[in-house]
Amino acid sequence: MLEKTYNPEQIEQRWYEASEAAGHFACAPSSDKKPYVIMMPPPNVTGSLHMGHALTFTLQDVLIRYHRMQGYDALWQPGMDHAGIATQMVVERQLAAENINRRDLGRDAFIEKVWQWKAESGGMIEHQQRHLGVSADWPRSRFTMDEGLSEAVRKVFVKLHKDGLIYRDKRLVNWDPKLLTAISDLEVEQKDVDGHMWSLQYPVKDMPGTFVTVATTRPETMFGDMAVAVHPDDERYKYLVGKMVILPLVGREIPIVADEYSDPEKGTGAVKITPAHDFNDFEVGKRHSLELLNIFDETATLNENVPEAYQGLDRFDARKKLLAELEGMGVMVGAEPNRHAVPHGDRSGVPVEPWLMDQWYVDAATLAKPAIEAVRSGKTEFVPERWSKTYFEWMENIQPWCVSRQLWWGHRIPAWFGPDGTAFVEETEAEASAAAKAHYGEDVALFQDEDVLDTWFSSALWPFSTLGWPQDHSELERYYPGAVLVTGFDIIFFWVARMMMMGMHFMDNEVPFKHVYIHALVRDEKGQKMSKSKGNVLDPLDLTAKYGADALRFTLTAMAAQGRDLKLSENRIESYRNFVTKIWNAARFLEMNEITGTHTLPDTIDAPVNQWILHELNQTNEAVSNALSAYRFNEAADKLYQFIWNYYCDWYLEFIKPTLADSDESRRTASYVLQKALHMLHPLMPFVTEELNEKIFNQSDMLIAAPWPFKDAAAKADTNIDLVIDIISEIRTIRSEMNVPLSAKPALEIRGATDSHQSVIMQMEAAILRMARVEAIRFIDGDFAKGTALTSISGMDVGLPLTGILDFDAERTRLKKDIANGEAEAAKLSAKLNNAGFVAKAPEAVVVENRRRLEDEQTRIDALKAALMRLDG
RNA sequence: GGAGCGUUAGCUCAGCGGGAGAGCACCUCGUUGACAUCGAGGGGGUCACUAGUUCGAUCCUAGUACGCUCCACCA
Repeated sequence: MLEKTYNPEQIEQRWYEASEAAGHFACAPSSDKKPYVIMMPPPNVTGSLHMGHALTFTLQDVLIRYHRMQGYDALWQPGMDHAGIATQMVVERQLAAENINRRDLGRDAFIEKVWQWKAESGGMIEHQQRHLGVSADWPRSRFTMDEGLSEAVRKVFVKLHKDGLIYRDKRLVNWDPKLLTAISDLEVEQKDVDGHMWSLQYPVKDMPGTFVTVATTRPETMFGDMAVAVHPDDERYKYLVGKMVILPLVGREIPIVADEYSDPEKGTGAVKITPAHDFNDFEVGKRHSLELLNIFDETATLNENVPEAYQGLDRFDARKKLLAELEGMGVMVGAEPNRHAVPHGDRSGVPVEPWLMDQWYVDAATLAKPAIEAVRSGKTEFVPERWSKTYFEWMENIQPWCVSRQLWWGHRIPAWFGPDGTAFVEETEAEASAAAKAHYGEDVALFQDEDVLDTWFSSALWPFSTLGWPQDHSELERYYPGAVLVTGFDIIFFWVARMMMMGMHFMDNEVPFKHVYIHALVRDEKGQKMSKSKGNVLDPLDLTAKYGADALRFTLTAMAAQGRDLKLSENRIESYRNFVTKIWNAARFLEMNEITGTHTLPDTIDAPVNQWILHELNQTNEAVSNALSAYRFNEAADKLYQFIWNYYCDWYLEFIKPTLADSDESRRTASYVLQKALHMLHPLMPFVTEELNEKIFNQSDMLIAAPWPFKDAAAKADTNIDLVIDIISEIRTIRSEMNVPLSAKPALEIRGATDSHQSVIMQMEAAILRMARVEAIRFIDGDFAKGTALTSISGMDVGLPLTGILDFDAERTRLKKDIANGEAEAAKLSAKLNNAGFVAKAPEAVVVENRRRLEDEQTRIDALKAALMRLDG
């Protein structure tokens, strides 16, 4: 016997282990099935499962399980990302607790520590994914720092370098003075901060009493000023162009230059130019051949290029000191409070400094071209489609991708420098040495580039590096490209775009995936993005412990409507937990009636009620399949919910209860339908479905491997069961509104039933008696007795004789309300039908449908009016 | 500054050219063996506003208001 309520805990674990042990998560490369591939976005090795993960993995698991059942060779490729900065920070923090600095440790020893950490506590997330039911092919799991994947990284880097698509360049980078590394544009986050706009007055040389006033939010960069720019057309300054100003405190003479970068509308129209510390100024500097004066060291502390009193000061301390001094000198002539955006490192949270350095760059603009074309031509489609626009906008304006990072944890850049700084980019040191020998004509000592690659560089190769490239191409042939990439929009630039670029370039112009399904972000109940720093993170594992993994999965699926972020509410999870309980109890019902074991349908189905539920089953099957094929997850969930709760439990099981003991057909149909419902439910709720499939239906074959679609059953569309539902509902309403006590069991009188109506009513007699709580059904010709509550259903007059019970006033009110509703509806319909344009131009079917509705409505109104008159007469 | 999204029942959200929906909450009734994590019934919405297209608009177009997001940037 099943327990009274479903208890997920042990059951989930048991089924997860059983399905994995049976090999159902594994792909089948040698089968003749069609492959269906999803590349799992590899979570950070430092990561733990958050709600966004729970959503994305649930949706992917639904797709994988669904396609597996559809007979595909499903490959869900799992793995983990080495997450350069994040992981290095974790390990550094641990070392800091022991008062160890990574520099004291040395590079090799530090990396050793990281690997150690990874072995011990990395990858907790896989453990958590399993709790959620993730059915990935775990033995295939890859780590982006694995030897095979590292080889792919080296190969790609070298090849791109040879193609001229990776190059070394000296330009301004976003420097993170806390993490001490360059970061890419994407890792920079603009944050509004309250600051000031300070105005500084620079004296013009040889023109006593003449000043140029510039405005800045960063006065300390003054030390690096190399010019003042004014607009060439700005009449106010024309006479000053070519003159020099004297930089206060420093004494350096810098030119006033004419440059269109200067906006006459802004501030005073004169702008200070700090070429070494501002991206715009850098460009101005290039145009005017200005020198670049770097005033910071790597920690954004002022260096020897500033007056001695400021050397060694942190940038913010320097600002304070400088402002005081400038104010005293009368140089600072204005200070307006000003809220403005300041670029911050997304990991470190500190303002980044534009800093001039040598770094490695990927020529993203060139790689982007085929990647753009692939989406434009539809080889890869975004779902929802509008995200392709986001993709295009970014790709068409893409900047060189700075891929070198001054970190230790990551793929070391395969570049070796000779004594004169010449770079030799090769996959191995031996090859580099050989190239160097050819270059210099003799053996020379080389030293390898100290830097590592941006984490996303290896992630970009994920769709083919995990399939054996570059060593082995056999899996690539079978499993590349993937069917769909499932991810959030926040990762389109970081990852999707780069996989597209690398995939197109290295896989013979073949896209890495056919579809990109962009799901919503999970937000907290206030609609805020969940993040550790905000402390509003909900732990999915707490929720699975509380409500069960099936309930959480179903909730996320049901909430995953396209195009809108989802605010997770525990209420909703609770209601879907109740749904699990409902399914459980439906199964218990079968069990109590000894309808267990395997059941096939009889060859012919005679009872309308069985034909009806089979028809609804088919409709649901079709709707769910269509919904999942179109990534309309919420629709699939809704249809299943509705079918099982409203159709199967609320109506069907109640219908068959009275005759169940005697009807083999109903017993077999009830069993068959629930079993098939479990099939359809399985991708969303893998655990409770397996449990019931085994316990109730004695199936030794697991649902995870069961075929779907199943054979079309003996369904029938026009069973008139809807009529029976209407009768029962109407009678229930009357009873409720008339306060008919439960103990009262009047007869049910029906006038004007057609033969086919009469037939289905008689076949459903036992159910109607029970569900409407009536003692008999009588088909009559004459008048209803006085004191009969009346209604009209599908052209029949349906009466409930309530002599002695009926409250005439209440009945009058009820009828009047019903008539009023009917008349309002009829008025709308006739207005529509009296509109010549409607009749002429609307589709025939719509016109016919409206006519039919009007007729029905009028029949009903007439019947109700007659009932009202009889009441008064 | 550029782009996008949202505004539907008290709350959270589906739907989206032809009869306004769900879950939760609310009101009434109910414990006859699947289920009170439940059953039956009910109340509740000029689908933000304004114009347009259309025979017909919650749905399409344009604009307005409010809210939000992303990108770029304000010396």
